[in-house]
Amino acid sequence: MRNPKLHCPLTYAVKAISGKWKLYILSMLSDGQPKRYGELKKTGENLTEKVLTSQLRELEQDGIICRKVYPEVPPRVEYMLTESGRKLCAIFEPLYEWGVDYMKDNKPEKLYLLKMDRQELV
Amino acid sequence: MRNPKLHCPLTYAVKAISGKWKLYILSMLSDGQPKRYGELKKTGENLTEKVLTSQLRELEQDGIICRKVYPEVPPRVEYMLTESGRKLCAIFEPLYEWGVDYMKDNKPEKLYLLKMDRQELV
DNA sequence: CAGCATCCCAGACGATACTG
DNA sequence: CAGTATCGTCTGGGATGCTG
Repeated sequence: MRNPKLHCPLTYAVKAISGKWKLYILSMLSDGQPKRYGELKKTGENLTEKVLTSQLRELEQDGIICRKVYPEVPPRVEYMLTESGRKLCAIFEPLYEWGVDYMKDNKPEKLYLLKMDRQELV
Repeated sequence: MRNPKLHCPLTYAVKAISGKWKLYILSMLSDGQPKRYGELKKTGENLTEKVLTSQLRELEQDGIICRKVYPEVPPRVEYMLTESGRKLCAIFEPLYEWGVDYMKDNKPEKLYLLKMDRQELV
């Protein structure tokens, strides 16, 4: 390894956000308002409960979001960004900008990726 | 979607660097010196030819690296970052910093991830 | 409402052998 | 040297149904 900047923490960071629905979840939570499980599920088209739960658990274990259970009936569970999660979301801006350029340069053949937009980030 | 910052280009960007050996390759190329196929293979422990080739092809199609073939015998092929690739690597710094904090907060149970370090980023 | 339990599959990744 | 070609494996994600 020549460039220490690219050492393990970067791999960790990328893995932490690499789940198929994680950016969707982070986008939902990025307004700072806690969201209920049902809300996340409702607006996530084609997102199944098993997958939503697994993505939430992973984000929680990675300290990016936190889960708050209200002892009520019917049950209520809310998810929100942690401090670490807020920092992470702030970092996304330059990466987003890079993505804009990246898409600009892409040929029409690659637009098959667009199906992901509808699915993940309506 | 509430936060447009998290729209599709970010998903694209994350997908572009999500291959298992892509950060390794980018780290190797980030010193600006072109690298030969054999060099990339040699220092990448457990990295097979098929996988190395596939990762290189994907990075190339995404405009992050470029491939230069020298018409010689024996054959010589060099890979180097494109302008877009250099921009991308520059963006990694804050993400790397976030990863450092992220690792600091992690409990020992999670150190199983360390096997990835040896494997990917020696 | 917020989930867990099962079963299943495509695609990423790896091992091995071969080649212009 | 810089790859292809095959085959096998493993797991992230999906479909469906059930529950405290």
